[in-house]
Amino acid sequence: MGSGELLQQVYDRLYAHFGPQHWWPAETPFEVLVGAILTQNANWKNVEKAIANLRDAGFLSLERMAELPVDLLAEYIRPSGYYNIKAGRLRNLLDHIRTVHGGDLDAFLGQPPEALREELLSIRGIGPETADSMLLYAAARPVFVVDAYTHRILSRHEIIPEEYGYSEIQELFTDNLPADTALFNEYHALLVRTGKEYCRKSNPRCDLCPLQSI
DNA sequence: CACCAGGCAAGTA
DNA sequence: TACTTGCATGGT
Repeated sequence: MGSGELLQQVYDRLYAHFGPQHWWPAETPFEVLVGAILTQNANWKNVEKAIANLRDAGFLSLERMAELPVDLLAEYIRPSGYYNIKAGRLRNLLDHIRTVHGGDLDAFLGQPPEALREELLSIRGIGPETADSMLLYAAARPVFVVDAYTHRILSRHEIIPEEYGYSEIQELFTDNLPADTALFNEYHALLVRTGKEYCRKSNPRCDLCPLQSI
């Protein structure tokens, strides 16, 4: 069987098992950008608390957050962990949008995806996964997001070698699936759901996994 | 108590 | 280039 059919079969099983995931869990593109940084190596429930703090204080917008001192920003996002690092990273993103695009979020996100990805990766604190999450879920570009769950699920099921890195995994998807934003959106969300419920690092539930014997 | 969670950058050899 | 370490909260 070719990789294309295999990846399509994985998707079909996950979708049949879980149904649509309605990602990204955010109300605005700006909230997606913030969440993408806050969720770096963090539990999403903790990120939700951090975002709620920002929303309740009225700082969940580019204009308001830009006027917030970095040490105060850090206090609001404390529950997401690494709060000093992440406050600096949010500030780096805000500074970039303001200095390079005059604070115009739509102009920033509306660029061609190749240019936007390059800009994102040039910002201190935004790596491949964070950049691709922003491209897919904030800019609605057909970019596949690879994360720790993607690597773990595919390697445990022996679909990829354990030593595969980010770009190798990403190419597997982009070379074997149609470049469809809605498909990539749902696929990544389903992999995260699968990782949380069945393919956990400790106490996995492989006996109940919808991908068993694929 | 130990371990984990939707990474990334900086330091070391 | 290829490891290793720091960053930190809240849940299991």
